[in-house]
Amino acid sequence: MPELPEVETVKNEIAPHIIGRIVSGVTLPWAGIVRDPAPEEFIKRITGKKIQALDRYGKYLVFTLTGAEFLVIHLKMTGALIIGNFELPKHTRAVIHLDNDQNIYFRDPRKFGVLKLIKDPVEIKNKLGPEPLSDEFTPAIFVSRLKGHKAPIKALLLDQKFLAGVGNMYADEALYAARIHPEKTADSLTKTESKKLYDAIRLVLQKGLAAKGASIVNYMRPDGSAGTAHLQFKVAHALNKTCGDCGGEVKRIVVRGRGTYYCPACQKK
DNA sequence: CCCGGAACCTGAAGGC
DNA sequence: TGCCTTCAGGTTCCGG
Repeated sequence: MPELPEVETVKNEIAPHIIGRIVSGVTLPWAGIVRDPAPEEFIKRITGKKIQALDRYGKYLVFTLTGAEFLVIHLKMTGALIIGNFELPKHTRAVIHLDNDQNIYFRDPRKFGVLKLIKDPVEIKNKLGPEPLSDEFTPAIFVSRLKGHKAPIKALLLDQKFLAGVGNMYADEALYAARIHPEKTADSLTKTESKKLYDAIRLVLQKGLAAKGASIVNYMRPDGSAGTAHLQFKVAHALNKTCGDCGGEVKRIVVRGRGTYYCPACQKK
């Protein structure tokens, strides 16, 4: 599932192919992927526009187009962007054609993904907490933001308003690396635990990024290749595997409706 | 405000 | 082998 490292990889790897290009047209094999405005207007408003910049906010990609149009893409769970020129990949929901004979194919088997136009990136930024890899996100800020939250720490890590870009896989990995039980309430963490978690979050995201993302379900890089981050995962999706540190069994529980993998021996309540 | 649950989807996996 | 059911999960929305 695309989370910060996956979306950042997509951004980095499609940017060289698309920055400065002009959108020559749009094909919508499944128009439902366009949420706003209506598909015909969507196509009209981006065709002929130049792509000036590509940014990532949390798990959102935002394309800055001429004419003060901003194209937003969210891959949700099974979305992938492929760059190239070939027959429609299976489950292609949208194709953005460029003036250099390259196309951006938006594949998304489960149709959860989103394409939309907005007038100001603030609409996205306002929905999100700090970027975990930014300089502004300091240990002190993290510690202070944890205060007063009675929710399980796992749930808080998934809250995009609390922290942008962390999803189910990296939340489990960070909690394991910090040796914190996912059901501990956020405000019960000691300062030492909070600091450990802060370091763990940044570390697992950086490792994920270095490995070009985790290809567990449908994620792939824009050239169609797989990321390798999942090969380093210790607990995420590792049901019935053993913990590399204690040899115990990795367990799956449900925390606030989300499947959660952890090592009961290493992550005590 | 906080929380739980449903909805959106379909491929994969499990049960019988 | 194959049909049927269940599940996964990011985000939004609705209700308590």
